[in-house]
Amino acid sequence: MRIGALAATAGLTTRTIRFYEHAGLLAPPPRTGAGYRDYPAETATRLAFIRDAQAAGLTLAEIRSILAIRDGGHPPCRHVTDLIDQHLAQVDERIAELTQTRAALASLQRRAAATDSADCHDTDICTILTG
Amino acid sequence: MRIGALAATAGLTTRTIRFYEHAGLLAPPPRTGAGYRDYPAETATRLAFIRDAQAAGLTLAEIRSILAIRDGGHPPCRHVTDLIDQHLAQVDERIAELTQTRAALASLQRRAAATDSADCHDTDICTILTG
DNA sequence: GTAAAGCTTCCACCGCACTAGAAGGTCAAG
DNA sequence: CTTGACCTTCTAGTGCGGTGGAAGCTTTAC
Repeated sequence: MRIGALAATAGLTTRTIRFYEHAGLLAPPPRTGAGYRDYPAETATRLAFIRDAQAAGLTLAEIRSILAIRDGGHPPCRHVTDLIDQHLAQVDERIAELTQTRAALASLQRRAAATDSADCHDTDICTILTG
Repeated sequence: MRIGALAATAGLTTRTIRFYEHAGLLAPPPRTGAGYRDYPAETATRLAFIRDAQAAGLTLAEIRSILAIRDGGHPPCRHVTDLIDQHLAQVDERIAELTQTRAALASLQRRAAATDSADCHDTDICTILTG
């Protein structure tokens, strides 16, 4: 299976697949006589796994670490569980931050509604955002 | 006021202030005989405005656009209001995305708790994340 | 035989907000 | 007079997940 066919199967571009190889997510495959990459069918499974893991919010570096454990012949379940816990905590933190930003923006929105543009002087650039 | 004093006043590094100039947020100030940047006191206000606007989640490009309007002699209130509305919508969208990711991660966490590592075979790399 | 599609490599760039390093000029204090 | 803090410019790198172009092979279809 050449790179174009694999890309079509996985719903990726050939560029992305080469990038994954470069990033250490895919082992360099054997080559045809002409130097074309010649993938085994299992590579599609691997790409599907990468997609699923990305959908869960894992980074490529984390996915690479999971694949490395599996490639080393061990089940990566424990590591995956840790990563999930860790990401869940990060997502919660990020949501809390954004909720704060949201509140600040809503407050600015109210202030904007109450602002007369005649009160906006040069000195503070824009009274809505200042102070 | 030279760049070091301005940086100390604003709580920034000299590098960041030069970067702001390069990014079009600050006009190139006059220079001393030795070629040092020599800022008027109002620049501190401008930097404080940039800080406040950043705290509201605006990007430097957006802040630059606000400053450009003010520098053009107009009150930027209307533009600022639009940007706030726009960002509020973006933040809401982002929170919704993260809430979805959070739910997905929580679901994976439950699945992980129910997974026996003996069931994790090579073929699907990690059953927790697959499917 | 020829044209199009597909493959190869390499280097460079996207956004975002800085940060780091190199190599040098200037100024005040001791 | 020298040390050290402060200033200048320039280039380049950070993290993240790719995307883009150029220049040149190979394969496939007609």
